[in-house]
Amino acid sequence: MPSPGAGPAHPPLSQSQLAAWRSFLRAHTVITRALERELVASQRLPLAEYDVLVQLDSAPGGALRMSQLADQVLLSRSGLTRLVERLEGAGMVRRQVCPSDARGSLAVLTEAGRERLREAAPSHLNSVRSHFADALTEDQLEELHQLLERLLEQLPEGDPGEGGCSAVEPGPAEAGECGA
Amino acid sequence: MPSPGAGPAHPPLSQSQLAAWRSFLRAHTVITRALERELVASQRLPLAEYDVLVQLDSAPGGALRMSQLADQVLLSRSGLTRLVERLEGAGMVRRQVCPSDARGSLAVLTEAGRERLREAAPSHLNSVRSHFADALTEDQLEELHQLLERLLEQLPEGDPGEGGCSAVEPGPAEAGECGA
DNA sequence: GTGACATAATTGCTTGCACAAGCATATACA
DNA sequence: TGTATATGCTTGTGCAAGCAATTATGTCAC
Repeated sequence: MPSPGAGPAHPPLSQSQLAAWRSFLRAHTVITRALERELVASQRLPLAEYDVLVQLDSAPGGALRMSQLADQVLLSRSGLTRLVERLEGAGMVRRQVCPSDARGSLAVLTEAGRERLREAAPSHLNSVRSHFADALTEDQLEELHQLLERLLEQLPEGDPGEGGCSAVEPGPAEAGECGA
Repeated sequence: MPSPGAGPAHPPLSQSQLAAWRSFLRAHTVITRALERELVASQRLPLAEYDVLVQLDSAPGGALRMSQLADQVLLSRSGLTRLVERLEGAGMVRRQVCPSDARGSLAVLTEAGRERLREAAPSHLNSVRSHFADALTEDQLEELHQLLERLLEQLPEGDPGEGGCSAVEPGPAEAGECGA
């Protein structure tokens, strides 16, 4: 793809484009902040950590390679290393050498980690509902989902190296009793 | 509102709710990263700084009170202080005491800042198009906008004190020649 | 088997943000 | 006028994240 900086054509964005873009940014920031604030306040658990627990919980055996986990939580590898260190220090995760490739590490959810997730999930899910899901009907959510998927599909390229923000997602619908 | 942590009802989120929520997070992260990467690569300008320039450019007189600016760019007050310091060091902004209230500061866009914005805007707008706007039709953008506005409307409360993420938005459609 | 290169994760360093405390000014009220 | 309180911004501090460099392991060619 040509350098995005130098494209010859740059008509201003249309009103719809601009408005949609702005509300997209604002909605994400506002909602995300609220969820973070509420989860930390009620559970002492940052969203990024919650997200890691969820991903591990929904992985087979509660274990995931570091790289794969980093991709799933949209964090850089180094960022994930530190995050998992914290979780390890708190007893929620342990690390073990990958049996099939000694270069790799497995992050494994401990029983304590699973328990922590179970405790925290209801709070977080309530937050997601109250700041996000409850504002829209099922049909509207479906519509939103499809629009967003369309955005994701057309991305010029899957990011290479480091992913990076952080996120937070409840488990895969029916995984542990707390994805629910 | 009752503590979100303790809500008595916590049915799991529905598939639609979950799917929409996940794609929302992922889309934001992926798109935002791409824009940041491209703007820094092509213009040496982080999105947060670009956003401040845009907000100032579209304000009357190119000036804004610090607090108001912080609210607009969704940054904490202290965060904005530091950001404006950086811009000031780079000559893109200057500060002056607010004439009507000596406690306040005005951040004022300099000619150099305006020029910098003019240079950077085409690149950024191209990025917004290629990673966001071009994926959807005008109708779809309109639809997306309305769904997101609905989310924003129903927020339990406008955040009090410190806002905080960062964002990036092109100017108000018809402001300077670079909002366009 | 040995050497060149790829890949996984970690470590050092830098940057940017938020929270809390502090300083200066403004406002209310006696 | 003088004192108490609120407001606007900045500074001190700590933390989390990314990039670049490093270490350890795996893979392939020969």
